[in-house]
Amino acid sequence: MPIAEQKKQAANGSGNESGTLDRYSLGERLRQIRKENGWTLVEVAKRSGLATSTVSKVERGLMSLAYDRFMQLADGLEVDVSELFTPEGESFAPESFAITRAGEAGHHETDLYVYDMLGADLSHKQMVPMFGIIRAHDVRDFSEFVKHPGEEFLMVLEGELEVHIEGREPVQLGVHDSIYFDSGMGHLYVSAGKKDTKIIVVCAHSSAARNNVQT
Amino acid sequence: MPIAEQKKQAANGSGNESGTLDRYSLGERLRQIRKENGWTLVEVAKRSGLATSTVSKVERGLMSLAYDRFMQLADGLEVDVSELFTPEGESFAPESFAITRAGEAGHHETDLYVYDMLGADLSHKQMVPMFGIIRAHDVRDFSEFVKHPGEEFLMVLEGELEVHIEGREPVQLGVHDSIYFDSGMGHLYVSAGKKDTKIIVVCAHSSAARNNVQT
DNA sequence: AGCATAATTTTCCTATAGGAAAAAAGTCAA
DNA sequence: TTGACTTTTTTCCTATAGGAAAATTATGCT
Repeated sequence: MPIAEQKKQAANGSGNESGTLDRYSLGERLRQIRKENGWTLVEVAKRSGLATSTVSKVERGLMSLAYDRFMQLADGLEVDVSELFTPEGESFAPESFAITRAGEAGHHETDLYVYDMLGADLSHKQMVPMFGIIRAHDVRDFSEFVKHPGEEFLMVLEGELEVHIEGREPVQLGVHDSIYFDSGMGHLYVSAGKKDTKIIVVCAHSSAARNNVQT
Repeated sequence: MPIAEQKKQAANGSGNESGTLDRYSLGERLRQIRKENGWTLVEVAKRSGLATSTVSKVERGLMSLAYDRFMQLADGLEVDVSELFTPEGESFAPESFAITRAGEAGHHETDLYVYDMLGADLSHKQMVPMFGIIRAHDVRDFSEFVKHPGEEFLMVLEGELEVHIEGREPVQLGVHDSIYFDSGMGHLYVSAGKKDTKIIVVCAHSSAARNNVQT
C-alpha cells in the first residue's frame, strides 16, 4: 500500500466531536511543537528514548503510540501530557483582559440576591468573579443547597454574612472575613445583620467537573 | 511466563518522578473509576468500543493502550483524558474549607505593598486570593513588570488604582471597578490617589504553565 | 449444595507497534 | 554541480496490541 493513501485515509477530519484529536492531527501538533523548539527527530528521539523512526511515524499519523511510549514522547518534547488533550480553542485567550466598571456588570437579580457578573465579556476564563448582595435573611428562604463542582472564594465587603455548608455548623463572617471551600459541598449564604450583605465571590470550575456527573 | 510474574514486574513502584503513572497504576485507577460508576467490563467495553478482554488487560497492567484506543476508553468511562494524567494528590482535597478572619491572614509586606494571603492553610487550590494595600504611587518604584502564567482578577475596595499592563495604556480603576486579565502579561499596580489603595486580587495558576517555559 | 447467569480472565491468533539500520531527501559550501 | 553531512523516511523484523471466543471464576437463587 502506497504511503500517500494511508495518509489520506487517516486525514478524514482533523478532530472529532469531543475535545480529542485523531492520530493524524495529533501528529501534526507534535511536529509543530518539535519545530517550535527547533529540535530534530534525532534529538527528540534521544530525549524521549524512542527510536527516530517511531517519532517520525507518529508525527505523520502512521502510528499510534501506546500509553507508556506516549508519556515518554511528551516528556521528550517537554510538554505536559494533559495539554495535548486540551484543544487550542478551549483555553483562555492570551493577552486578553477586561475591565468592569462598578455598576456596569451583567446583572442577575432575584428576591434572595443580586449578582453582578464581572469580566463577563471574557470567555473560557478559569475564574468567575461576582459582586453580590445577599437579600436573604433566613435559610428557610432557600429550598435546597447550592452545589457545583469546583472551588469558591468569598469575602464580605459590607455587613454580616452567615455561611451555611451542608453538614456543618453555620459560620458568621464579618467585613473582610473570607472563606475558601470546595463548592461541590452544598452551600448557602444569608445576611446575618439587619442590612443586606455585600460580598465578592469568585468561583473556579474544576477541570475534574465531569467526575461527579452522572448522565 | 506465569501471569503473576508479569504483574510483579510491572508493579515496581506506583508512579515515577514526574506526574505520570506507569501502566500498572494507571490500570488500577481505571478500574477504580469503573467500579465507582458501578459498571462492568462488558458495559465499559460496549461504551468504548473496545473488546472486553482488552479492557480487562489494561486494568491489570498487562497491556498498554495505543493513543487512539486510550481516548476511546476514556470516553467510555466518561472521564476527561487530562484528568487521568493529573495525579490524585495534586487536586484540591474535597470537602475542605478554610476561613480567614480579617487581619488574621498570612502577611506579606514591603515598601510597595501589603498582601494578606487568604485561605492560606489550604493547599493545591486553584485560586490564590489576596487582600492587598498598594503603597506604591509611581510606576518608577518598580524595576520591572510582574508576570506569571495564569489569570488574575482584581477589584478595588478603597481608593483609586492605576493598572499598568505591558504594552498598553494605564487603566484607572475606582472603588468596585474590577479587571480580569492574562497574568502572563507584564503588570503592575500603583495607587492613583493620595491614599493607599485597598484591593482584592485572585490569581489562578494556569495548568498550561509549562507552555511558555524554556529550560 | 447445585444450577443458572453474570463478570472476569485466558487463550489463540492476526494486525500493528516500534526498534535498527538502510535508503532517500534535503542543505550547504566550494 | 558535486560531494560531505544532516535530517527524514522506508524497510524489515520481532514483540506486543488487541479482538473473538472459550475457560474460569464470582454471584446469586431455589
